[in-house]
Amino acid sequence: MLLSDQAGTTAAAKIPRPATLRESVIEAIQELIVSGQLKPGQHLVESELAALLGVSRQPVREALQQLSGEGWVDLHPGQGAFVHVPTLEEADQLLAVRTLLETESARLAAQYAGEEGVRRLRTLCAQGIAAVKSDDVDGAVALNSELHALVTDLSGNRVLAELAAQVARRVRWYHTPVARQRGMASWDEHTALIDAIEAGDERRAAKIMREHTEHTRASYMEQRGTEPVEPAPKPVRRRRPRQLGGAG
Amino acid sequence: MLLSDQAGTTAAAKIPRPATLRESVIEAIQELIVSGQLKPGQHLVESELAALLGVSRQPVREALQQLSGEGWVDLHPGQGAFVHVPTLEEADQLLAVRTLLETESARLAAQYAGEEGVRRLRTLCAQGIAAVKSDDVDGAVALNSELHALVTDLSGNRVLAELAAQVARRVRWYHTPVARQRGMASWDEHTALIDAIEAGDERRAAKIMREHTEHTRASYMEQRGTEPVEPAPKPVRRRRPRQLGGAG
DNA sequence: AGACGGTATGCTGTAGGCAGTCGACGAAAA
DNA sequence: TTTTCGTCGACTGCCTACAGCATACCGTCT
Repeated sequence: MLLSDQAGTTAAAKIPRPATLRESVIEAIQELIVSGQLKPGQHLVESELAALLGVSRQPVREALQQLSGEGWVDLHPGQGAFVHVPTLEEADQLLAVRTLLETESARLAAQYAGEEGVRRLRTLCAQGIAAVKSDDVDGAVALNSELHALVTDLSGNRVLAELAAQVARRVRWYHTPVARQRGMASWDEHTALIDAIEAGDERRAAKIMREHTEHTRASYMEQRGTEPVEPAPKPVRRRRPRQLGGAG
Repeated sequence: MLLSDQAGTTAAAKIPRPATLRESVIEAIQELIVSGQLKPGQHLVESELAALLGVSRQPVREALQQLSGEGWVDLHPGQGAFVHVPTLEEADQLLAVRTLLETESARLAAQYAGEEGVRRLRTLCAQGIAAVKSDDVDGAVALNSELHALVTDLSGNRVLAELAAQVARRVRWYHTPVARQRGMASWDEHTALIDAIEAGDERRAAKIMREHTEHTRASYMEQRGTEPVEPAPKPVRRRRPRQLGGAG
């Protein structure tokens, strides 16, 4: 299938130009990947993406390289860019790293988060619970990410927060398609976490966060473990041999 | 049997590299930064770098963006690239993150490193000690990085290893100019670390690694703390009506 | 003399184009 | 029929060129 054909099915939203084109293209491609319009292993042809987004190849190239640095796509020299294929093993390792980073963040947040920080945490948590109660899955997932991001921010360590954010984005991509459950239990744990942070109990905060992320990890592995193993997604370049005309 | 099958069974060591120009430029600029030829806060003009390296602006642009993603340079939209200015606070946070990542790596390495891994660790350690004894500071620093990288590799968690490597590169940049001391003590700790890994004692390995990286951190903070604070290096674009390069 | 606006400069961001390279397909030979 | 070589096509990587813009300099006004 051609990218332009995919564009026909969905909204071929041209990118607005608030900032540099590169930034916009990065977000657009991330969105295409997360939403599943670009499937793992798929060959990303620069010219097609450029045409799809209504820009030239250069911003697309630069975006792909930045995305490569963050693990979204794999760049094979001379061959091009391919959407990264999340292995089960890699997902497990990534979730382990997330556990590590966020546990430390929680510990630091318990030390350094002030009243204002706790207040913001409570607000997000309340919104998340409301989202779950109204079956707003996407909203709950987004709020979950926001809350975790806020915890890392409150750690006071910006390097740590940045790294955790980077990892969290990938986690979210891997996790979203299988995160359709584990609704309220997760937010109970969030509440307990905030209590610990408010109390300044770093050990408890770290413990709760560790168990919380491990629950997520277990949930993920359980769900993914039952899936059939994908066939070898060997990256091949030429996705479009002939057939310029018909889609079908 | 196909060659590709053979390649699959053995180590799939690709040919060194098709050596894209971008990769070369990245390494060249990193080297220029580490060596101090490009100073923190300096405005990196694409065309000048291109001329200096004998390439066009495009590979330079792409290199700068990748370097931006790794924290080497800051990219101000519409203004250009500036060599990142390492703050004391940021260095501290970065070293804290390194402690976190490498401690976990050591713990995992104690679990999963086999005899072969321990042997390679011992080899590196011996070389490092030899380098220190012969006052080969650069060699010792390089071997130190290699040893830490090997520990993260032996953790078995590639995501963790990759992240740690990324952090370690920046640490090395920050740390190199002030790492002219702390020679043999560091390698004694390395030896103890390897002993713990060989014994499979994850708690001890983690403890040693934590203390080891904290020693490094303390050493760094002590040395940097005495330095005068640099004046505000406000990024300005047009720094140079003439030529790049200062070696004149 | 100091402040403000106009102009000039050079840099960035983007587009378009060309050569090199890799993979695939087809033909020829065993 | 299977294997191997030659050719073709497409895509990537790189270079060059142009437009937009932010900054710096300078003249003028207050």
